[in-house]
Amino acid sequence: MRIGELAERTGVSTRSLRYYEEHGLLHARRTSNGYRDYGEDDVRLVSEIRALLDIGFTLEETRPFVDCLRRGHSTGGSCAESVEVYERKLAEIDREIRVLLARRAEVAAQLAQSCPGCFVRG
Amino acid sequence: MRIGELAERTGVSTRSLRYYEEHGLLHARRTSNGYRDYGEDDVRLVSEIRALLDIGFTLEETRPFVDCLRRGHSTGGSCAESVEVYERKLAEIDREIRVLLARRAEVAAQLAQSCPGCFVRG
DNA sequence: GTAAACGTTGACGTCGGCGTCAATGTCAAG
DNA sequence: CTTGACATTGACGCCGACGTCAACGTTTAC
Repeated sequence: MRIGELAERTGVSTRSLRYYEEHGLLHARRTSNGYRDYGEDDVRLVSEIRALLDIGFTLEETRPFVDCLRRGHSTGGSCAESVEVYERKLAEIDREIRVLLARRAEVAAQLAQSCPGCFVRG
Repeated sequence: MRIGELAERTGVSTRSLRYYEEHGLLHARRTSNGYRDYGEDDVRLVSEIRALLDIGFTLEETRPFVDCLRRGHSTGGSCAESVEVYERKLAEIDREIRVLLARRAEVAAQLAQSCPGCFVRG
């Protein structure tokens, strides 16, 4: 299929698809006229990428998952490298949550000080 | 005092000080040679800006606090607009925390699925 | 007098995942 | 033949708080 169809079927813009390819995550055959030619498997690949990006992964971090799928695994996450990324991401999210909680406490404290009448839940 | 001293006393780079001025948060008198000339009050202003930025406020969001201080209030947060910003920020942080918690759960779930043997606290 | 350490404005680089042109080629339908 | 929907590559714009030159003027210390 061509890029337009892949875009429609995955809900991803053609711009994004070219971007993924530019960064080596997607490889497309070319038809005689130079158009990109995708297979059914690519729908899966792109969906995996999108799902991970939506959860907060960077494009680079999706690479192990894509590679994993390409090696024939049923899930992008079933390879050692992917699991490693999962764990790193968990730790990273935890750090961010801690930072946000600390900020929240800080803001709440300052608010309470500036405006004693303002109630803050939490 | 000149910009170097203000920078040293506040721990803020001269670049940042000029940036704050460029965005109307800091106003400096000029000496005859064109150098910026700051007063003692500016140390307070800059400290307030830094403190807020460090908590995650944007530069724009610090404006009400600076204005408040400049109006003579003892604290940047003791004006109605500042309190409003505090509350908006709290709500925003709460949203971000919820997003992160959801992501965390999502990642943990996928990890558990991909790697049944991997324990995830939380 | 001269070097070092300060100051000035102006402007580009950073980071990421694209959106959005621009200029141009390809192909099916009428 | 032409229109219009598709494709191509290339490149700038975005957002924010600066870092980091560049090219130059000022002041201080020796």
